[in-house]
Amino acid sequence: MPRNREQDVCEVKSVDTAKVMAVKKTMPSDRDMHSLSEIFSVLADPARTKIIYALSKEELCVCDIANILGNSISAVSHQLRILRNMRLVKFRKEAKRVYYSLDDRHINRLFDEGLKHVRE
Amino acid sequence: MPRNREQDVCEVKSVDTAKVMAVKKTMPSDRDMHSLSEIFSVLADPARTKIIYALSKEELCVCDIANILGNSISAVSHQLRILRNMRLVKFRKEAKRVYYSLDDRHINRLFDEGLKHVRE
DNA sequence: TGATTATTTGAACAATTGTTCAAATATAAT
DNA sequence: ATTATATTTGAACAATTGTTCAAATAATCA
Repeated sequence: MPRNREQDVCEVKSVDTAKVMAVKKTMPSDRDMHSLSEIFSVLADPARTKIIYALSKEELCVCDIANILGNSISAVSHQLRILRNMRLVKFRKEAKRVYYSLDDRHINRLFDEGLKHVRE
Repeated sequence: MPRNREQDVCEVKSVDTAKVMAVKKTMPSDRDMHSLSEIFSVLADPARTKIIYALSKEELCVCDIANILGNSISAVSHQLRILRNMRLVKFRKEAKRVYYSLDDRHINRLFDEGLKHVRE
């Protein structure tokens, strides 16, 4: 016998169509949602949250960051590249060293808001 | 010839010991940092941010959520389990259906703060 | 120039994540 | 009891992620 295939995706039938449409209407765009979770992904790793925290206090060179985290230089450098690509940190070269600092005031607000959450 | 192994980890030498120690001193605990990135991990997936958003508007059953996201019931149920385990959503059974709602006012603040960030 | 130090990069690898599919519960209706 | 519907679960799998190691730049110094 024929099965009901009238629904949009995966044959999922909605129970309360009014609710579903209301929520769909105000749902932020896929593009925004993707950017949003991309930002959260950056903070979804302890090494990176520590880097963000450290740089919120001080401008630091790579080896000092590595020292603070207790991680290898290479690991830290890879993480810094991610933060650079997301424009969350900026850097300046001084002689052989590269000094990093926060390039985004928002990320700090997110970090603090998250920490508040965790601490209660 | 002997190499300098006096530093704590990975032979990383710190450049500015004062800075390093100052930052280390105020760095939140590993435990807090781990919890923090765990929370951000939850929001690091578009499917979950959409669920959080949807539930911030309405209490919804699983199939309505699936409908809103355009995902399969099973995929949504797996994601809901993650949110349940993190105590971010609660649910009640009504007949055959399971209705989910937000169980955490903080997560909404994080979501909004993130969206603000993304939108400028 | 060659040697040393600071950082970046690429490849390889293990670990984690998210989806799919099929099977298992759970509840209600016939 | 049998059937149908709603949801959960487990196993398998592909995709992504983070680390390590070694090699490549880049900048300074002898």
